[in-house]
Amino acid sequence: MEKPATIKDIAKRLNISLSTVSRALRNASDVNPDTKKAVMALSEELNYQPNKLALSLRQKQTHTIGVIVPNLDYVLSLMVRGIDEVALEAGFTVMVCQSNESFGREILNTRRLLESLVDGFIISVSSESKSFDHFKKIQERNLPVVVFDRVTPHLTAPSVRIDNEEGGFVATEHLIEQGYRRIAVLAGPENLGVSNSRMDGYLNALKKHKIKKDPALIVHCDFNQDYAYFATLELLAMKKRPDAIFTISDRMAIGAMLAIKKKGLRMPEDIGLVGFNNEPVTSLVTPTISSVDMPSFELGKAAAKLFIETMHNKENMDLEEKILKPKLIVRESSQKLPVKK
Amino acid sequence: MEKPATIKDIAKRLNISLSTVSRALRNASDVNPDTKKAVMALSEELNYQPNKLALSLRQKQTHTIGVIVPNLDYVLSLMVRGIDEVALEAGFTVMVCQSNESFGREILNTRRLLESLVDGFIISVSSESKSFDHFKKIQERNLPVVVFDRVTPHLTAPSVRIDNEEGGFVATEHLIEQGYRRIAVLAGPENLGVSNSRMDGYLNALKKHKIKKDPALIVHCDFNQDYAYFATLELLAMKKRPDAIFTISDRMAIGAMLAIKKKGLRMPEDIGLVGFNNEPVTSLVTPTISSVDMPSFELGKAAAKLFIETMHNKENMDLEEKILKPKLIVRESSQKLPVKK
DNA sequence: TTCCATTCCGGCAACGTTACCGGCAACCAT
DNA sequence: ATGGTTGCCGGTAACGTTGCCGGAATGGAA
Repeated sequence: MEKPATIKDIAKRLNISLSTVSRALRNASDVNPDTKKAVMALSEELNYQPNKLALSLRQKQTHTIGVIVPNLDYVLSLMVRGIDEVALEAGFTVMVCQSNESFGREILNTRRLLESLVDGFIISVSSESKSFDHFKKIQERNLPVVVFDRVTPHLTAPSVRIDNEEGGFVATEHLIEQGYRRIAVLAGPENLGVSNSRMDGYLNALKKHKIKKDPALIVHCDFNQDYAYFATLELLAMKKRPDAIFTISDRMAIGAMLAIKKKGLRMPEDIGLVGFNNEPVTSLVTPTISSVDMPSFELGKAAAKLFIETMHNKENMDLEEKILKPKLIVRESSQKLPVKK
Repeated sequence: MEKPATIKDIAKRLNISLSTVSRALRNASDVNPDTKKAVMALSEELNYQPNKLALSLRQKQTHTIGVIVPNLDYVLSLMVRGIDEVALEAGFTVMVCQSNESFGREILNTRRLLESLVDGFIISVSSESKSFDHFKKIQERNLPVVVFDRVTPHLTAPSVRIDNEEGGFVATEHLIEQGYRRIAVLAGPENLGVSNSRMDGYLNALKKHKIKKDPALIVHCDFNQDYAYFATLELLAMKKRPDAIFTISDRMAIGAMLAIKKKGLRMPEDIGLVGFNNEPVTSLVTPTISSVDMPSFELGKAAAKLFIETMHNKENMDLEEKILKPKLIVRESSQKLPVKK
C-alpha cells in the first residue's frame, strides 16, 4: 500500500493496453462492457486515483482557481467560504492568498499563483494598490479573471460587488432622517474604489436633502481602527463638530466609537454613528452600532459562479457586472427618534 | 506572448540540447560558462518560468502543504498567516481548506488534498471529529503530518499547541484570587481535547486552593455563542448560582456576557468572567472581558517550521511536541479587587 | 605518439496521463 | 466474394522536465 496505483498497473494486471484502461475509466464508448467492468473492479480494488499532475500537464488545466484577498477578516472570510463552496461543487480547488493589504505582496501572490498554473483568478484588490499591471499580466496570458468586492475601474474584468453607492446613500439618508445635519464621513484611502463609491452615496444623500457638503467633514484615513480613532478625535475637536459620523467600515466605526466615548459624548443623543459591513461586533458593543449589511457569503458564491461562466465562454465575455444590494441595519448608535410602529 | 516559454524553446533558439539548457538553468556544474550565460540571458528575455507541473510529476513532489482548519476565525486565520509566512519562505505553497467544524467535510478535504498530491499536512482537527482514520490514511502514504492548536491524543504526530492546562489554570486561579468561589466552567464538546485540557487546568486550580469541585458547575456545550448564552442562563437560574464563569473560548464568553447582562447582573461585582483566545472583541464590549491570550501567529509559524523539519528527516521523527505559553490578560469583567501598584 | 582525465554536451528514458490514428476482426449488404 | 460499416483495441507521441549514461573534444602527462 505504498505507492498509489497507476493506469499502468491496471493494464498489466489485466493484460490490456494503457489506452484501453484509460478509455474504460472515463468515457464508456469504444470499449467492451466486460473489459470496462473488469477495469472498474480492479481500479476499485487497487484504490486507483488518477494522478492530477499528469492530467493537468497533459490537458493544460489544473482545475485550480487562484484567489487573492487583502485579508481574511470577517467579511472576506465569509466570501472565501462562498467561493470555496461553489468552486468545489464545480470540481475546482481554490488556492487562497492574502496580500495583507500590501501592494508588493499582491504582486508576489500573483506571480506565485501564476507559477502554480492556476486556471484563473478571483481577486479582491488590496487597498494599497494603485497600479494594476500585475493583474494585466494575467489577462495577457488569456486567463479568466473575476474581481469581487473591492473592484477597481482600472481593471477591466467581470465583477461582483454590492451597490456601495446605495449603501452609502441609505446610511446617510438614515442619519438625516434621524435629524442629524452635520454628518461627517470617515473614508478609506483615496484610491480605494469601494470607499469612494460609498462616499458618493453619502454625497448623493446630502444633495437630495439639500445639505451643503462640507469638505472639512470628509476625512480619508487608513482602513483601520487606530487611524479612525485619531481621525475622529480630530473631528470632534472642531469648532463646529459633526453631529453624526458615517464610516465606510465597521473596523473604523469601532475606532470612532472609542473616540466618541473618550470624549464623553453619548450615542445617539450627542452624535450618531453608522458603520459598514455589519460585522457581529457591531451588535456586541455599547451602544450597538448601526451598520450596512452586505450578503458576503452570497457574494462569494456569485463571484465563483461568474468565474466559471467566464471560463466556459472566454470569447464573448461582455464584462458582466453583478451587483448585490446592501441593507441598512439600524441599531442604537443612530436611532435617535422613537421607533415607528 | 501567448504560451509561456519552455526549455525546448530556449534549446531550439540556441541550437543546443534540452539537457544542456536544463543543466544551465539550475546547477552550474558541467556546463560551459558561456553557454550558461547565453541560456540565462535568453531565459530572461523569454521570461521563462519552469513548469511546476512537469517538475512535480518528474520528482514526485509538489512543494505544497495541505492545511486543514475547522474555520477561519480570528485566531485560526492568524495561525494560517503564520504558516503561510514560513512555508512561503521555505518554498512551499499552502492550500487551506475549512472543515467548518464538520467531520464529513474534514474527510472530504483530506481526500481532495490527497488527490492534489500535497507533500504533507498541517492540521487542526474539527470539534466534531471522533474518529481519525482519514488522517491515518495520510500517514499510511508516508506523508508528514503536523497537528496544531487543536491536537488529539488519537493522532500520533508531531504537534504544536499552547499549554491549555496552564491557560485554564491561570484563568481560574485569577478568579479565585479575586475572591470568587463558585466558579463555573463553560466547556466545549466532550471529545475536544483543547477543551478538556483547559478544564483540567480549571480543576487543578480548584484543587490547589482547596475548593471542592461541583459537577453542576461544569457545563459542556457547543462551541458557539448561542449555546453559551443559553447554558449561562441555566447556570444563573440555579438555586446557588455561580459567582464566576470561565469559558474556554471568547465566543462563548460573549454568549455568557449577554446572558449575564440579560439577567441584570453586574460584572465583576456580581459575577466574574474570563474567556480564552484574547480576541479583539473582548476589549470592545462593556465590560471588557478578561481572556487568556495565545501567541497565534507564532504558533502558526512554529507549526510550519516543525512541518518542514519533519519532512526533512522523515525517519527519525521522535514525535516532537512543541508547547507555547499562554498569558492571562486581565480586564474589567474579573477585576474585582483594586489593582495593586 | 599514446593514454587518461577532464570538460562539455546530446540522446534516451521516465514521471502518468490522454489524443490520435490505424488495424483487425466480425458483421451486414450488395 | 467484395466492400463498407461497426466495435473494440493497441501503439505512439506528446505535455515539460530531469537523471543517467555515453561520447566527443581537449589538454596534459607519460
